[in-house]
Amino acid sequence: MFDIEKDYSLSFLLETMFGVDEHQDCYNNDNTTTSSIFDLLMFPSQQQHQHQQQRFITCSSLPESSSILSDHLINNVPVTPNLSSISSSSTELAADDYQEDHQHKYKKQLKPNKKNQKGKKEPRFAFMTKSEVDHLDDGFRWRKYGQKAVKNSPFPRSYYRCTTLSCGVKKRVERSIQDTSIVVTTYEVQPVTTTYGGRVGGGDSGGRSHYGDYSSSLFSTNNSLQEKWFWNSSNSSLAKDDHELLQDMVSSRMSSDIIEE
DNA sequence: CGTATTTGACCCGCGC
DNA sequence: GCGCGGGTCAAATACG
Repeated sequence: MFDIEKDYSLSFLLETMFGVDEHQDCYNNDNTTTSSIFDLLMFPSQQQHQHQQQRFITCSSLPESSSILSDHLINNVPVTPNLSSISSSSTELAADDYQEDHQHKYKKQLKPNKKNQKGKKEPRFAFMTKSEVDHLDDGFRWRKYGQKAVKNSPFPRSYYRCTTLSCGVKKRVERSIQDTSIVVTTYEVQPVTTTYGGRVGGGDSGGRSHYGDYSSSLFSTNNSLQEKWFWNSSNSSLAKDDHELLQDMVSSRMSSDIIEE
């Protein structure tokens, strides 16, 4: 059986995100014979801890060769049938916020050498969390850098970038269409030689120039990680390990960056 | 006043 | 080639 707390913790996510063990499939690392990744999406419903955010599905690290599956999984977010609180009431919300006619016409010249965003598929991880707030506190600091309307969805998708120095992690946050009480958070990891690595420190950041200021505080504090993400967890050691692991990984990424340039 | 968010413009890949 | 959709940029704005 799945042990969601143990096997699909943030530490595991990050482990796979950062490529610690690339051969490990997330959904059978406990030697269960999982026939399909979609089995993941059928976690047994567990007792809800208060009415906290309930994370009930995690999705795995997928190698680049499997990114199509990842995309499929992300875009066709199934809902576990055991959830009693599923409501199909689709409220029509501010999709028309994006249809304002008054246009400020100011020209802006973008960098000609933008990185290709679709040519290269980074590992992605989708989390589904039952939550009323869109942007979940996962213990790290993120800067929102964009928001887009999602086709066939009344809910926008928000784009966040990790503000840690040399942390090449981005995430997208959107609300599930099937169940509007579920937030889908998709993490995306840049390679170590990330194109963002050099600029997070403030080089190419427009009017903002102090990204580096937050970098050190991110991992030093014990935050609400276990409360927010491990909804059924009552011990804190897991979250602590997660932080240590992440710290190691980020620092190893940083040192790699230094070595490479 | 410094920092975070908003939001329209822009870029790019892809399908037709 | 063109339009669409997704992702990103960055000036303007909000916020503490």
